[in-house]
Amino acid sequence: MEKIRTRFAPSPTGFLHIGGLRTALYSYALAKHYKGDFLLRIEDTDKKREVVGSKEKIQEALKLFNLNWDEDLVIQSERVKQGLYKKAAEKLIRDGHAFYCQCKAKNAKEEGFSNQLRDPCRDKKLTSGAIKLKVNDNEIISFQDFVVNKKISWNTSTVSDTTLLKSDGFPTYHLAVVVDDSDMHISHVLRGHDWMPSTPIHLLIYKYLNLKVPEIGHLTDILDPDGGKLSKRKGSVAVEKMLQEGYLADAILNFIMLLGWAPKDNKEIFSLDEFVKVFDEKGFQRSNPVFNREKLDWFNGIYLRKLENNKLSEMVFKFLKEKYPKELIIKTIPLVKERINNLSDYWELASFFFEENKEEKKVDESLFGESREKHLKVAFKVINEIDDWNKELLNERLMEEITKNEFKTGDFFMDLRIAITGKKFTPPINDSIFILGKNKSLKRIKNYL
RNA sequence: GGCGCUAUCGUCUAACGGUUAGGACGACACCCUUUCAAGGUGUAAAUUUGGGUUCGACUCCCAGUAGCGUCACCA
Repeated sequence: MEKIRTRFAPSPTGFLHIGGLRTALYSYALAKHYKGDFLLRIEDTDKKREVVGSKEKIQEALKLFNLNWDEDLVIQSERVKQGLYKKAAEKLIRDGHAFYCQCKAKNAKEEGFSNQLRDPCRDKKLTSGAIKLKVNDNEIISFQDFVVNKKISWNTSTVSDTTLLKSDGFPTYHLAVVVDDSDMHISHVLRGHDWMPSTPIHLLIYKYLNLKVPEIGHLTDILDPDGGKLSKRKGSVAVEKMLQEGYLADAILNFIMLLGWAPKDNKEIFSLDEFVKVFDEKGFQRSNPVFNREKLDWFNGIYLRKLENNKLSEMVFKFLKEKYPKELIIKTIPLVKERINNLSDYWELASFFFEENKEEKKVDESLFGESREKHLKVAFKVINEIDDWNKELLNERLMEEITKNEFKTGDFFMDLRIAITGKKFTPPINDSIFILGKNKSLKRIKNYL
């Protein structure tokens, strides 16, 4: 079998989108599963839309997810300089499959051309201008989509004379994608579903340029929970932003693996390597999946808990902009690890360890129970009497007093919890007191006596 | 509107034409438990509608309906 070669071909118009990451992942997995090559190409033929720096951002993101590409990055604008696209377009003209057009792009709509499939310039025999594809009527053109797993056909009478080379000399996507995929020996083209309607144009170009048509597959679109294509407006779809929100790269990757592809055995947890191993083109889903944040959160919790404490501490430290003592983060991580689904959850749960003036500040007193006076007095006394500061002794002494005074265990600890942390939902309170230290703990309790 | 694609629990999905239609997230309940989690057990929850084909249809065919995409000298 011929070597599998896939590519990811983003436009540098901004951050890497979650859908783009998924396309890259599947392209990577398809190539690597069959020991093939995964390439990266930047499609920067529209200078107006290009965002400075996004080329680099996209590469950084890909590397972060370990989707490393083979060979050198291909940049279309550099290939423009070599005249590759112009040459192809001129060949099409020579062979009678394309024509020059001088309609003003801006005026096309006003002049009523825009809804016409056949361009008025096609028979004018112009010798300069933009170059458009000359599409014949009533031919059937088709291909086998390897994602949808179905033969898809069009009658060329529904395909319009499409611009291939703009008057500025740059190719449109349609020409560039065919020329480049052919030059790069791409065997499998995996792209978004939105490209389906322009596939007949590409097929025609392949045919007229006498090039081998690669396998083509169109991925589903990821939908927003409200319906419609996932967009920036509705929730975060920028990979970079999700990372900033505290999602782990491994979790994001695992989540999108299963958004449009599934193994027969329903296994859900995959590392990238494991995924590459089991991935195949048979498992593609045909209908559009909805982006489900709850499931992402679940994955994130799973991966967070898999992390070693040191590693997780380091991540939390960085996530909190290195503003808080790392030592304390390392100590408290074991207490909160199984209570967080996101790096951002850490602060919510553990901030009471770091607050400097908490000993003076009072919380909402209604949080306390009726016996708070008695509870806190006993707690203060016990903690105060412990000279050899250790966790086991602390717990032992507290329990002794609870039994002796016939307190309700839960109520006692709840009052203590609120005095120490100011919150009802916290990490285990004895461990917290132990980490906080005798002095601070006593001060916080005293504050409510 | 034209063209194209799609349709299984709320969501992600599994099911050689023969299963009590399975799993996961979420929800709920119970267990564990000094709170909240984590973990464990369990419950509710689906084949878009109508026609065919077949002994038998989630699965194949046709139509309706719905959703999505696309109709640029943007990708």
